[in-house]
Amino acid sequence: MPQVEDRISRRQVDKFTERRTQLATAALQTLSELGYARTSLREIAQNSEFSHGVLHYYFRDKVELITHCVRQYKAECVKRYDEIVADAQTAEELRKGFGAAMAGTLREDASLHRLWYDLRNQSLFEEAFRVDVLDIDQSLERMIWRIVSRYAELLDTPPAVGSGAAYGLFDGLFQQGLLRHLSGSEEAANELQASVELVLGQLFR
Amino acid sequence: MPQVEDRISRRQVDKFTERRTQLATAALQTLSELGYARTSLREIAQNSEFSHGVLHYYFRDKVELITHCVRQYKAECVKRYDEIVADAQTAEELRKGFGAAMAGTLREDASLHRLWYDLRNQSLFEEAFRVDVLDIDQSLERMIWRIVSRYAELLDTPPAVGSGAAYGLFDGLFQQGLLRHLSGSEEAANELQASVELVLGQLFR
DNA sequence: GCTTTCTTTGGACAGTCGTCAAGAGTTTGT
DNA sequence: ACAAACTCTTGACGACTGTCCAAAGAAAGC
Repeated sequence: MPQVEDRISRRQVDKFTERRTQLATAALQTLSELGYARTSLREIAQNSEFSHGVLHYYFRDKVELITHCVRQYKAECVKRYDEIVADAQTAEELRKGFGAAMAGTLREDASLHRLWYDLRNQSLFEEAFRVDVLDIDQSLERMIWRIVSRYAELLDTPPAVGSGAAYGLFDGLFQQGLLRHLSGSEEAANELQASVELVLGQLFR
Repeated sequence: MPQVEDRISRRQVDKFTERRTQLATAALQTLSELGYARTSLREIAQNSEFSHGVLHYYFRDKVELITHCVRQYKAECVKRYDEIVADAQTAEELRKGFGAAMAGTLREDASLHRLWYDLRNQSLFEEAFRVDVLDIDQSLERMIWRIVSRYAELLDTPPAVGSGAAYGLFDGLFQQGLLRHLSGSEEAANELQASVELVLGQLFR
């Protein structure tokens, strides 16, 4: 039996690669339902159409599987967010669009978002996830900064805060909204939308 | 052998209650080092001076132990923050004091803070923690709001955002600082201090 | 002193975990 | 068609988990 590394190093678009992403998708599904602490490889396999043994055929160990999941998650995530920005013509349009997008993804993808926060936190304890998590986090920060600086451009005013702080602010608002939303608050998404629009404006006064 | 409930219902300041907090302290120590997912009862007992069996003499099960930890953590946490506010005489003094306090606790209690975020996230997956976590979260929100409204008073200007949004904003800034700090950034605390002071001011323009 | 209660220990339990390997099943190359 | 390579299942392993319990030890009441 060849090593995992050999299998990976064949041409990229491959039956092997496809199955990896297929298993990673099942893993993401399970993780977002149960959270990192309660997700086992057997549980992941049960949510796929394969048996638990196959996971070690496609991934060296649990860490590699989860790391791969995180990377795959990133792709979906950034794509999701990036569709939001480009079409705004006026500052007001961008501001409303941003608020609506945050509220929308809060409503639709709450489970995925709580998984992201879970994994980001695991990286504070488990060194193995650190690099990938920081990579995603930075891509999110850049995404927020693209919005803020585009808004500044449309408004012809420089923003009051830098990239890191802006990301922290909106991420904080979102996380608080997520907590409320998952605790059953019906108004969480609407309140988030209002806060986001208000704060974005407030950064330019 | 009497039930745990009976033992609890004796007079509060007790050998029994003392030992509970003693064990809970050891648990907090272990949790903040390893995180929720990797902390076992045996590990907790090993970081105390007792054997693992004694944990079920003082706590019904793992959930009750951790819940008790969270509550105990809350007491320390709010007390820590509340000492900050009261002595500020001018708006400027309060603003600087707030920023310095955030930066200070980021440097000194980073492990405890990452544990808090870990547990808050667990509550999004495990119903059992939900109530206690929300309780702490609300007490933190009130604590932030005390600062903001005191600042508003000293400045004689109403704040631009409400209680929930204010908490989300500063919590987001702090969490981002924590991520950077634990990733080895030397400047994280200073940058947090600057952002906090800047944003607090920005809420009143 | 002795007896009764409270406290603590350490081992046993049933279950789950990640990992591995033998072999069956499938596809591919010739 | 046969052989080689790849894919997948199944069951096993040692380690670890939360929980429970019998018994040893300590403290308190008399």
